[in-house]
Amino acid sequence: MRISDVIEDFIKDMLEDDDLAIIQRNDLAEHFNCVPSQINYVISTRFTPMQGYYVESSRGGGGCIKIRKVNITHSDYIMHIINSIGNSITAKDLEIFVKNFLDYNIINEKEAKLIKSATSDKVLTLPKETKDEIRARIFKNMLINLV
Amino acid sequence: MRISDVIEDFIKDMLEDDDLAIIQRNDLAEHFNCVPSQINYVISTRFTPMQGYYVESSRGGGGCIKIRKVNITHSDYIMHIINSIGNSITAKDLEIFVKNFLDYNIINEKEAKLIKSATSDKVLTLPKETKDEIRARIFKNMLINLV
DNA sequence: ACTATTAAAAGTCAAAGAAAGTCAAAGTCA
DNA sequence: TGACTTTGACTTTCTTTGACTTTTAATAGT
Repeated sequence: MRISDVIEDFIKDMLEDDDLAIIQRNDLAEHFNCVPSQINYVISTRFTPMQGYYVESSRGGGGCIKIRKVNITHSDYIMHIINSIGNSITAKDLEIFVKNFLDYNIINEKEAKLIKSATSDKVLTLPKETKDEIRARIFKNMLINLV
Repeated sequence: MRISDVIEDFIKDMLEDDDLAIIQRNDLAEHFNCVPSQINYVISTRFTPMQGYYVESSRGGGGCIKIRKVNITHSDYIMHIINSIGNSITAKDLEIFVKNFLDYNIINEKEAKLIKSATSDKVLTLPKETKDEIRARIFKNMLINLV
């Protein structure tokens, strides 16, 4: 398992108990035996606003990083995602969304599978740009029907 | 025996124990003394969705390939339908199929909705022919993954 | 109390590294 | 000879690492 995944899980575990996780970058890095900037990497790839997290930090002595899980209703979250998707999306980005929906229990495994099988790169045999556009259209339309 | 067959068996053995096999492409290739891309060949010829497998992968450090065996209760009926759909289908014909699936309780309302929203004319803004082809691909892939 | 200094954080960014993916040429076999 | 398999060079994606920067709390000196 990647160190980034371990750190991700660690933070998500913290957020199970309380929806505010406060960490100290250097301590956490030391704890996991990695460089401090790895923590930034984890945060910037796994705790983005699009993924439903809100992050604040302060530097200097006693500084720390605060990660919050934003609490909104399922339908608001879905609407938020629909609105934030432009007119084009890659398979990878879509997968991140689906993973989050699963984490948030907004959809179940079967629905996740249906979404992915309707939007996979394998299925949409079109030129790259058209593909990402059609994928966005399909995805949004499926989401609307989940609300 | 061909090396591809050996690798195929190896992976299928793994799937006997657990229905998720996680492999690392380079390790496996080394293990069987072949080039890494041979693994891709095996996967793309022997572990396709039509054959009841679901494959995911990630690149970069710690990357791997995950192969799942889908519980293939694929009702004969669904397989029959999949085979009978050519490489193109209109929205109207698709709806007839979906209605039948509903009548036979092969899918539920929500799944029907998802299928329709992924394949509607509104969403697939493509020239007529391409549209019907892509629709057929999406539809078949969704059906396969309905389990 | 009020600055100035120091040290303790976190942030940035690009290079290096570690996978997997692609595609076409070459080989094999029925 | 035509379909399937093997091979390998090249590409793309993602992660890890580390040197350097910026910010700010803590502290020392007046």
